[in-house]
Amino acid sequence: MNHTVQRDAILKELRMNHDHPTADKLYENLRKKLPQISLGTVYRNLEQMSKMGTIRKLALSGHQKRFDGDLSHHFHIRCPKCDTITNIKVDSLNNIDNEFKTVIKEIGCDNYYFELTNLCPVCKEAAEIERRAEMPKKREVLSWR
Amino acid sequence: MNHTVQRDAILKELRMNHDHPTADKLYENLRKKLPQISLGTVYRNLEQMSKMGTIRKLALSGHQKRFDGDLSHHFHIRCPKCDTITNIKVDSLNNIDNEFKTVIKEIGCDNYYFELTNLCPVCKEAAEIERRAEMPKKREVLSWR
DNA sequence: CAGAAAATAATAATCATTTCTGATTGCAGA
DNA sequence: TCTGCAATCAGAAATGATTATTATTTTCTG
Repeated sequence: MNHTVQRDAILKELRMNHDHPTADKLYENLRKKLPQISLGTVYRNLEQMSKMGTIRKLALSGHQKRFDGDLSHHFHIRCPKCDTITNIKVDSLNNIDNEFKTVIKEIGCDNYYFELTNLCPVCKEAAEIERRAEMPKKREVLSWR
Repeated sequence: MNHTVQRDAILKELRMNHDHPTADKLYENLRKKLPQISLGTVYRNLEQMSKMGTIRKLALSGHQKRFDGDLSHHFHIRCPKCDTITNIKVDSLNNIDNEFKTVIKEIGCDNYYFELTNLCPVCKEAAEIERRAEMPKKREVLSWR
């Protein structure tokens, strides 16, 4: 695996902030520094690095793959609406994680994977606003009757 | 939600066997009975029914979505190579499942999902054959020296 | 049975990702 | 430092899954 400017930039960008970007979000950001970088290069290197274990590929449910430069032990929570992924560290999840390790050893299974989902604050707020916006119609009908 | 021939057929097909088909696999099978059914109809109805809770949608990013007509309590094991999904019933997974329920209540989180992954017999066999096919080359070099 | 609403088939469009191609770059050895 | 070749690149095209559009047909309700 040769050393390249592009790969360095991708890894650096990924490690900079812990927002689990998609390939094209990463591409968008990288173009500010390397305007000629191509999306294919971003995809190829992300794939390569996750195969090497340099980064993590998160194949969570949702439409786009996401990548994580943080290899430390932590868990993820995903917003089912906008697919934003945030880190969480909860002790009880560690317990569950360990139980999974025991179970897969018991039943002779390669691996396991789990995810938590929860509306993120932004989507929760948006849902609330939409809910309120629907109220007047109903009131109108009621008062007219 | 009106009653239609197509939706009935999709649901029936989905409940017939527990192989968690993709939309296009389902489409392929359905065309034997309803040759004029369209793929869009299959997708639309699967989406609709999973929204209603009539069926379950199993989604991981980067893969094809899969659908499950069996709403009974069971867990899934996925082949990381071909994405085949099989049901499993293991007691220790029930424990883990219950712990998840406790945790999400504790941290005020909507939902969770987990699955195990393991090479299916077909892919395991294929990997074994490939491994063997690579052997002769090495042997040749060794015997020539 | 009529008229409105919902659903359909067929097709086009979109979105994420992969593949292809010819040019460029990184690196091991002279 | 130069040379050659494999690795990598940019840019574009291709692919595969899914969603949107549209004109037509079906289902439901009264």
